[in-house]
Amino acid sequence: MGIREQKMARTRRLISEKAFELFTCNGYQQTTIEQIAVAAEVGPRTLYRYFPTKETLVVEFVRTSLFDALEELHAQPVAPLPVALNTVIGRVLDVMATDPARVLAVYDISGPNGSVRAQLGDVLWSWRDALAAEVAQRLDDPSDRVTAQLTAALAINVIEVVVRSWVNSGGTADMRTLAAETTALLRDGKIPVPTPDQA
Amino acid sequence: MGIREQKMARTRRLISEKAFELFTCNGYQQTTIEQIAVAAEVGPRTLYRYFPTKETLVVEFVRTSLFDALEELHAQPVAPLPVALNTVIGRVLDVMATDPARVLAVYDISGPNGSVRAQLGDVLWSWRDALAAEVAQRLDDPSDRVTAQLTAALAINVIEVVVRSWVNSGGTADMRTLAAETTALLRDGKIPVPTPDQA
DNA sequence: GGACATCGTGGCAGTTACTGCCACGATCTT
DNA sequence: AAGATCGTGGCAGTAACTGCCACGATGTCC
Repeated sequence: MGIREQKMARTRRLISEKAFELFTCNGYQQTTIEQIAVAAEVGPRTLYRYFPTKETLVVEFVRTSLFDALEELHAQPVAPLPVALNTVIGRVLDVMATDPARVLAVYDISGPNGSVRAQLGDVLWSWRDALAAEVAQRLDDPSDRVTAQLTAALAINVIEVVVRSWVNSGGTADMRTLAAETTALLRDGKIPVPTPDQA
Repeated sequence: MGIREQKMARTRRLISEKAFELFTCNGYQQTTIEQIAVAAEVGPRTLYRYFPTKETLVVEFVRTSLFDALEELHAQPVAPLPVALNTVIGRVLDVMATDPARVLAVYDISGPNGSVRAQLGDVLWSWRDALAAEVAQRLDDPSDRVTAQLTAALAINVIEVVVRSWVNSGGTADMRTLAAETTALLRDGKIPVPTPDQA
């Protein structure tokens, strides 16, 4: 990696950190792009090249966590689908557990703010699509998009519920344990499924 | 309903219709709030009182479809949970089938545009929370939030997959049939579930 | 039916996120 | 060492959104 890329990586991290500082300290709405630029000692124009929107500053950590874990699944040789799904979920949670404070911060910020919460949802949406594509390849019928979509959706539901429970616990619970409990519910058919009314 | 409320309802619908006309005709990004205001013969300031953000103009149809259907569930007397879920899903799809062109338009617009797609996701998110609250009341253990969340998530997944398939079919398929097929997959355990790797 | 209270309307000025354009200077290549 | 490449950032501009305020239409009370 050349000097150029190193500097850019450093600048990127610096911007991200300063942004989180200001967000958690003064609030998301109250913090302006220019303030972040000043704090990171770059021009606003430069900041926009690293993070195209203000929401990106908050959401990017989650995005990379998800897609990094997915890439590992892609590289991995063939494995039974249910096990592979369990592995991906574990990877995602592990990466997030790397920086628990940031996870909590993301939730604090995105909770009251509509556009950030929405962007967070969009990250999950696009990740679900990517996961569904990965799932389809390992299905008996790779053209069965409905099954692939539902499978991916299920996996992301588990992640969402686990992270949510974890956040509600204030970050004290163990994500792996929560995940195990949650998937067990699904496997044991403890979750009600829509059923037509026919006697 | 007084004259005032009637006028407001009319203005609201007029703004919404003109907005969709311009969006589908000239594109979302290319259409400005002021253009919509001129087309609807109101001041921009007034338009903002009806629709606080530009995205709202696109998303509001989906939001009302979802929450109207949920309200009916709330009013309904006790029914077996699986049947109730099936009913809600049917209601939502019925309401959407009321105006198929608009559903297709919403997808066309939100597809390429990040912020609109995100807002759409946020609507689903908030609806899932509301549905989860409704589900919890009908659970043996109303404090079991994990089960409630997963159940609601499952229902919304079905809706998403069905609408998506329907859109992909160009609006020719029958939503009810698609829904029946999808829920059948879930009931029959045809969807792979994350499973730990233990011999 | 008329006077007063209520409330939607919309114009104006201002903030802020974001973009295209362009010149400068630092890094990389040969 | 000289030239090509590329990140940086200033400047001007657009458009989404907001607070404030006055006007006029609707609702209410006598």
